[in-house]
Amino acid sequence: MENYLSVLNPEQRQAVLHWGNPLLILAGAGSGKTRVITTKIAYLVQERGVDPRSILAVTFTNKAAREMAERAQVIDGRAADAMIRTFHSFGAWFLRRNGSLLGLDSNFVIYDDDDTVILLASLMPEKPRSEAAKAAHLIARAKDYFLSPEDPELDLIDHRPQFRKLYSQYEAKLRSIGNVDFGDLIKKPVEILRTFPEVKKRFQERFQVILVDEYQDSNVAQFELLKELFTPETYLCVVGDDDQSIYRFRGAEVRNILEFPERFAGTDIIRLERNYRSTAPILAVAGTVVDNNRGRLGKKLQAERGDGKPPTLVFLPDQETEASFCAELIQKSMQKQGGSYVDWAILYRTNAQSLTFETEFLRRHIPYKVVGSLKFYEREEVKDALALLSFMVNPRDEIAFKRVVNKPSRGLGEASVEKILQESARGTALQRGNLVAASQSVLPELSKKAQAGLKTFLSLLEQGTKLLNPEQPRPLANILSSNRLSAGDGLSVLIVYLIEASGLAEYHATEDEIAGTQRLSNLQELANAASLYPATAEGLAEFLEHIELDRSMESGEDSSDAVTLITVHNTKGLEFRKVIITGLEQGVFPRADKEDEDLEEERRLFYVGVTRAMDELYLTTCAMRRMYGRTNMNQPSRFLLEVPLESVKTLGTVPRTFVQRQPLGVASAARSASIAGNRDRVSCTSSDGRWQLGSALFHDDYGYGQVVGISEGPEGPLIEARFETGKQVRFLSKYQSERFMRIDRDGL
DNA sequence: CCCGTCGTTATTTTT
DNA sequence: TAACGACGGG
Repeated sequence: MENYLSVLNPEQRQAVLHWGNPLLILAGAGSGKTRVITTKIAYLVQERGVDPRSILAVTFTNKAAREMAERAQVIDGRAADAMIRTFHSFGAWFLRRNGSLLGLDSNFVIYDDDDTVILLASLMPEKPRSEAAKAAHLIARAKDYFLSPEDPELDLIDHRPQFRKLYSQYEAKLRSIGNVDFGDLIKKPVEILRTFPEVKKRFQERFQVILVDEYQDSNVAQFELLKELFTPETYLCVVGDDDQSIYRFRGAEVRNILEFPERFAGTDIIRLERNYRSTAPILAVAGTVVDNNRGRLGKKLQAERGDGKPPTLVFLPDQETEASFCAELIQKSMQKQGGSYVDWAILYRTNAQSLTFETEFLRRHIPYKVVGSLKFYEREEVKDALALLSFMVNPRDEIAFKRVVNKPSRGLGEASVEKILQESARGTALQRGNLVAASQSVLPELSKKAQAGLKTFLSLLEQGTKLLNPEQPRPLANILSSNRLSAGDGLSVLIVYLIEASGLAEYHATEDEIAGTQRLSNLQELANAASLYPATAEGLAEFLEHIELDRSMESGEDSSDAVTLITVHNTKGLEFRKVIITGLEQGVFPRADKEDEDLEEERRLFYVGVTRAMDELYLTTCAMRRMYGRTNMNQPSRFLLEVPLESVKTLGTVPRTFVQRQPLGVASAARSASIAGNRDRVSCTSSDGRWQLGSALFHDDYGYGQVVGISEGPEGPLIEARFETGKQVRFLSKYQSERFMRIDRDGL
């Protein structure tokens, strides 16, 4: 025991050893949070004699869940029996066992956001699809907030009565199909726990210990779930960082963590404030900026690594220059100091911003990888294959049926499909909703062409089902050995069979000469992923659930040396030696129209970005940016105004407005006051009032330039100026009128 | 049923 | 700007 506890610092150890009252661990970025939580699990099992089966640890990402399970098991193998899952995977597990109490079949398929939109679109056929997408978003939010169609508070999501009605219709439709959406995976378990006290008791007794990771990202429904599982005897421990709450737009409720102590009486709070990742000046930037948020529990990160290279603030004219600046910075740094491309990450607020960097990096042959834009499971061909599989699991799945029944074209028009749907709604109670049964009974009424097509489709499914039965010999070996795709073990046989026999392989291969290859390889990849599952009905259901709940698609840890291009959101939990946060402009980051709570969230996002950096941090801002085909002149991000200038270096042309606006914020006002009596430090205005950072000047030999640094020396203010020629000089302020002429020209 | 053209519309996205 | 969906002609 000593050995694994001895690697912890005092606060970490305190957090691990804590027992009894509810515990809130405020874990700052890079403070060893995962180590604490995994050690705690192992400690509970090993030292407190807690039965691992009575431990429930929930996370938000599968990656985090996997990591937690692995690391806890390394310390104590018995941790393997603890239930370590994502919130949603826990909900799915719960619903498969108890969903029947709400009339839910245990073979439900989980609809993703896309399916949800399609379903809603079918409920509002006269409205454009964008309307359905909006409604889907609102319904998802409603579920995040644990609101049902009849809840009065639903008005807070959308007050229009037609929304309430639509939500209600949507729920009815989902129920009749027998599937659930993501929100249901949390909301329905809560409903079951509330309605059935004996079930609640069972689960309360089972889970003596509940741990929650990234608690700042939890939503109201998840909080309700915790409340239902919690009893005064439960040991509840949540870990999170209120400053890193960045998913409000998805229903995450910061108040869950801010108000945790009030919600759970007697809560103890432990702060992990020692940061092992970043140097002091980087943390100074992060801390000073996030300090401008009002709603926070307060935390001060301590840099265990000590001092380091000051972060650099870079003012650039436009996004192309921004891209080439980044490229050059990386290339020069590697020439000078070595290192590799993987040390570098370029962060931006929106995915669209990656394009300029990609173009520039391609041109210069700088290897890069774009994180998060691929979306494997949203590809058309992948969704098609999954629809076939889903329909086999749940023949009531109307969305899946409509997607593939006539794809590729089998001569089944809209009218024929509509007939089948009508019939399924009518059918006998036993068969109601079953589209296979409805298809069979409607078959004689269809046109010759439609009949033939439908028969083909039905026999495809029938053959597929045979493949799931181990008793049956594997049919149609000829199709499996076709040359396009290759079947491996287990379930991949079924997938390859379905894709080939349905004609989808051919369809996607020939759809587009160039894209066809890619599409086929995506389908192959899907099949490969399935080879780990047995070719049985259970294996199929398991595979589908796994895919719905874990879309990360860890494609073999790209080991190639490349710069990472990534949105700030996607960097959470990651770290890089050198980070460039780009596009720091008003209207871009923070995005326009953000105020109050939304602005605070953008600031937290900035905080997350900054705290990813271990050694070097660069913040770039452009005076001009093309967006949506428009060229905009932007002001530097207000977050840059909040950056402590004394701990950063400045490059490029500082816009006058930037300097003038500097003292506006409360925090920065306090800062300049503290700087005033402090010699040898960079400040915004020289003590004689002659120069400001960004002031324009002219010199007979050097031409036009700008003040980039001001310091106070024994002979008065010392001014540092940079000229258009690239020349940088220092001079004493008292020489102003002689050779360095102050001129009235905008810094741009 | 396929293809071209026009008009619309743009965050962030663990599950 | 660019990408995608809707629509209409061949």
